This record gives sequence, C-alpha cells and structure tokens, in this order.
Amino acid sequence: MKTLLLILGPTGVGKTELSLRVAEHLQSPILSCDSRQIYRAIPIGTAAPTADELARVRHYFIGTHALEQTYNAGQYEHDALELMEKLFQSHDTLVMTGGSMLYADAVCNGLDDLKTVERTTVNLREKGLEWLQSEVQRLDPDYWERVDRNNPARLAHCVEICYATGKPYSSLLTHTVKERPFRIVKIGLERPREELYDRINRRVNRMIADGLEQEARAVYPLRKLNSLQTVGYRELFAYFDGEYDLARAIELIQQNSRHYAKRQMTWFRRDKTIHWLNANEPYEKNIHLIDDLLRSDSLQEE
RNA sequence: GGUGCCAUAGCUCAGUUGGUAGAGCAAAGGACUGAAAAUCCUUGUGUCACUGGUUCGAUUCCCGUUGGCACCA
Repeated sequence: MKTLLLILGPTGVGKTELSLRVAEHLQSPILSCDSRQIYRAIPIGTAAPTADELARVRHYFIGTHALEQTYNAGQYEHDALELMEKLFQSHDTLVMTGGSMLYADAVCNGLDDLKTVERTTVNLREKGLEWLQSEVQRLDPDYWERVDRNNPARLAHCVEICYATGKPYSSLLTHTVKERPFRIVKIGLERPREELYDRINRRVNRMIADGLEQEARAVYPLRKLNSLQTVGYRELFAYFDGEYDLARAIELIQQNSRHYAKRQMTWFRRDKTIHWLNANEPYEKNIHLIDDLLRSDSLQEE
C-alpha cells in the first residue's frame, strides 16, 4: 500500500524543517500544499523554502506559477493526484506539507466536480451583498438556509455555479469522501499558543530584514490579483498608498499572520484523524513517532 | 514644595443627576467544497487605584494616601 504522509500545522510552527528531515529519512520528495508558495515572485513573504532547503530535497509546487496565473484548490487536487500517481511508481511513501487547509482537504477527500466556470465571481461580488442575497434565495433556497448570509465570497460562488450549471449549487455538493488509491497518514505539528505567536512575530521581523518591502514594491503593480491577497503584501501595499507608516504595517502583518494561524488551528482541530506531535520535541523523537505511525497504521489496514 | 487635572476591560476611552458599567481596538471561540494567507459569524466580571467617611446603598459625593500629567516655585 502506498502512503501519503501529510504534515500539517499553523504557519510558523516549524513544518519546513521537520518535513525536510522526514523527507530525507524516508527518501521522499516534498509536495508543497501551500496556495501562496506556489507563486514564484513572492518567496520572502510566503516563507518559501530557501535555495539551501530546496537543494536538500526535491520539491514540487514551489514557485511554479506566475502571479498572473490563477490557481485554486480544484486544480491543486488534479495536479497533486496526477503527480502522485507518477511518483508512487518509485516511492512507497510521499511527504506532503503545508498549511493550506482547503488544498489538503481537496487531496484527502476530494472536491465535488463542479463544472469549471469562467472567473466571474469578482464581477458578481461587485453587485453588492443585498443583490447576492436575493439571487441565492431565488436560485438555491436550500443553500440560503445554511449559508453565512453576510459572506459575499460564498454567496457569489453559489450564484456563479448556479448560472454556469443551471442547477442549484447545493444540489451539486455530495459531501462524499472520494476514494484514493493510497493510504493517508496525517501529522499535525503543534506548540503552545504564546510560543507560536512569538515565533510568528519574530519571523515577520526577519522577513522585513530580508527585504520583504522591496519584494512587495516589485509586485505592487499587480496588487489587485488574487495571488497577492496575501498577508505581508496587502499591508505593505496600504503602506505604499500612504494609509499608515511602516511600523504600523509590520504590526498588522504580525497580527494578521496570528489570525491566519488561529484559523488554521480551528480547521485542523476539527479533523480527528490528525496525529499531533509536539514541535518542541527533538526531531529524532518525532521522526521515530512518525515511523511508528506509518508502521502501525499499515498493520491496521491488513 | 504649591496648585490644578487625571486614575474604569490587555490598550485607548465613554458613562453612571448615588442603585456595582459599555464602546472601539486587542484577544478568544466557531464556520468553511475551485480567490482559502480568501471570506464570514459569535463572545465584554472588570477588586471602576488604595484607605476611611457620609448614605439604606459609593465606581459615582467628601477627607486622606499612592501613582501619572500640566502649570507655578
């Protein structure tokens, strides 16, 4: 049985180094599961693996796309599965790591096969919340009953799918878990909240020292793109626009990174299949625990 | 040293004509099916600085203490 070892955890918890060591130990490449590190012009602000780290282990899905290219969880599901099929021919275990919850979910459980539609959501959102609300009520009353009614992103997506397929969006959601031709073992890395926040704050300071401001300036003309709706860039763009000073921008980057980490933890907490590891334990110990998990889970399978 | 002003949530402050208090931000919890580092929802008990007095009742009024700020010496 082939195995996908998925290493999850909030931003800044220390996934990168653990993943590198695990991948070296298992002689696996690393499949990144990160919706922003996939873009190539923004390595500093997305804490992408460094050249040294990339030299240690073969990586996939790092810096493969230009900011102008749209990408999403559905494409990732497709691309990742296709790549894994190939890689499993020469590997028994593959390491996937990253913090993009929906991307990981797409690989593990699969997204429903909604008809691919042209990207109209932006235009739909511009019509305003009230318009979106009445459209969803009209087109998909079932969804209206349970959707976040003040959430323009979700309402707009529902409307978009209804228009494209002629069917209510909610009727296309099966909530079934897709069968995968491999076993999935999920590892979560965790550490005390205060410690995590402190690491995040310090990492942001390091990013600034490493030239995040210049990186952001270089991509400023593209600031409207979805790929740049990203913590670390939006705040600097607002600083460039004169909304506040650099010190405030840095504070906001730190704060928004903390919020992001919190949202990730909320998502991961719900997944009872994750085996949690303490990030403060020595790497050797955690790798040993992972070895045990890979062995015991495979026994269960048989 | 003298005079005046201030002291209320983690922070900035509002307020109670005396019946133990509420905003913004921070923070916490949650949701999540192709923008997900996105988007959205919920949550406010705090010795009202400390001591004493007046009062049925003081965070509110009064005395004093401590700390801060301003002005005068």
